[in-house]
Amino acid sequence: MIRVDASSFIPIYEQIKKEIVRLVATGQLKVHDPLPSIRDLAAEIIVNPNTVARAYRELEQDGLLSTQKGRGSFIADGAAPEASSKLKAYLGRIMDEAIAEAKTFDLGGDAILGLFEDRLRRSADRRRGGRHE
Amino acid sequence: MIRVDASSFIPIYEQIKKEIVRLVATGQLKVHDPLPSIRDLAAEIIVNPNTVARAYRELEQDGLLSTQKGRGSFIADGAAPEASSKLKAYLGRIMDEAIAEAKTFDLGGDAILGLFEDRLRRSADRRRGGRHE
Amino acid sequence: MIRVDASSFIPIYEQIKKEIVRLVATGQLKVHDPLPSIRDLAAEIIVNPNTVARAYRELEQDGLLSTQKGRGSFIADGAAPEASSKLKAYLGRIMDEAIAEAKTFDLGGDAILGLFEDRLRRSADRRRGGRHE
Amino acid sequence: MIRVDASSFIPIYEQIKKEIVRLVATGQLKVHDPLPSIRDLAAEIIVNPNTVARAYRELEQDGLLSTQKGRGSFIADGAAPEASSKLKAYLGRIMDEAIAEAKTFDLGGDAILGLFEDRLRRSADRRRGGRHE
DNA sequence: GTGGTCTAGACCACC
DNA sequence: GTGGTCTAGACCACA
Repeated sequence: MIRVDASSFIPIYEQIKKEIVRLVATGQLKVHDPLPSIRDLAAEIIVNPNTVARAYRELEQDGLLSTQKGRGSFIADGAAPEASSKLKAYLGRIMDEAIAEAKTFDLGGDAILGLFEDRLRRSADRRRGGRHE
Repeated sequence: MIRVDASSFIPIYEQIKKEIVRLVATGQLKVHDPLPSIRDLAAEIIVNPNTVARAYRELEQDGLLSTQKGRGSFIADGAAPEASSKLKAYLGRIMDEAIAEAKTFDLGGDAILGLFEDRLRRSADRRRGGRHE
Repeated sequence: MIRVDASSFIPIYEQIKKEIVRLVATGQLKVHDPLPSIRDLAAEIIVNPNTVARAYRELEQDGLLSTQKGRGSFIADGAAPEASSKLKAYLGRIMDEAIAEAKTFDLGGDAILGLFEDRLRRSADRRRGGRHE
Repeated sequence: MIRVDASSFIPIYEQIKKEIVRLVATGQLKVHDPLPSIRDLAAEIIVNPNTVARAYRELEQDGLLSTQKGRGSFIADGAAPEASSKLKAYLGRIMDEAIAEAKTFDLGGDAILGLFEDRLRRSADRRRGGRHE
């Protein structure tokens, strides 16, 4: 459920944080649900436990999860709306980024929208097993 | 013309590279045009000359510019199509990212497109001095 | 195993690259073998770590080694044939240089070959503790 | 008559020096012959006059040429044997370099000689307009 | 401990 | 003035 891209410039602990926020926001993790243990998650995504630990620690500081010694980590009370707003903000931000980037191309609004529609259609095609570009 | 964000996770030298690719792709820099000297650009964007030098060096390895010792760096022959395709690939990538992110919300294609249109309109509004969100 | 000459016109990072290519081509470094850490090699050959880092980075761009943050650098898959051909090209180039130089003496092919054989014999003699020229 | 390789790591003024030594050693330039003026040579090999000036200056320090203000530079008395021995030493050095390089390949003497013969034959073929490898 | 980025500043070759 | 190399040393992400 959690995916991470080692070649990205974004630190892995940041990617892990975002993934967990996403799972909470989309209801795949609910309040009081246990998170995978640091060691398990580290093994699953082939990453050092320290890296997972840092992600968990920072999420706890954000109030999104609570860690109980010896028992593990759990989604905190009230995490869902918090995560939801975070994720929405994140989505808005990267859409704005795509838009800003497109504008530096000297593309007009229609052209940008057309390009986006095109990528959207392609991604739907890929899902249905359509050919890659 | 070249802007970098020191707080970004993306290394500054990568940002510089991308900016130059953008300027070439959009025709603001043409074949044989001189680039700002390493020292000048470094001073302008308040960055160490070595950082700019690294960006220039890697762009030269990519064949986008050619540098002559003691004279400066210049946009290489055939840089424009190369830059154009690089920038298109880059733009496609971040649009795909936005789309992938949007899909985690279980939104249909139309809803995603609507959201994007919304952001696009907002960004146009902001430009015209409309209210910030 | 890696030697560099600080007084040479060839940049140190290029010398390091060539040495590693040589070690791979001669089988002294095999696929997936770890390279010395940047700091260790820098200390060994008495050079700044940044200089070694540059050599490693460029070799990685050439696909000859792969580095994993926090773990170190390793000989990449398929590095051996690549290194071999690189080294052969390099050797051919310096032999051609020697030949071109010899030809400026208006020597015939046989004379040039004789001269080369002579130096070759001398170098073997030196190895066996023979007199220096 | 003088050729220079801008992409070489060897400084251009060193290459110019070597070329002149070669011309003297091979008798293409004789004692008291005038050298091309700094500006002419610079224009011919497309190089900055300062670079040529430095080569001439260092050759003068070596006693190979003498410069007379307003008249130009001339091959100095006794330059020929000096140049000859320099060039021979140089040839020996690069042959030794080729040999040393070949030995790091773990090649035996016969193999090295074979390789050299091969390159020699190729170079003769090229001269006669034979096909390139 | 590892590598990666960045800074500050030196010296050199070349224009 | 230009770019190129190298050093010294800082801070960060990651194992």
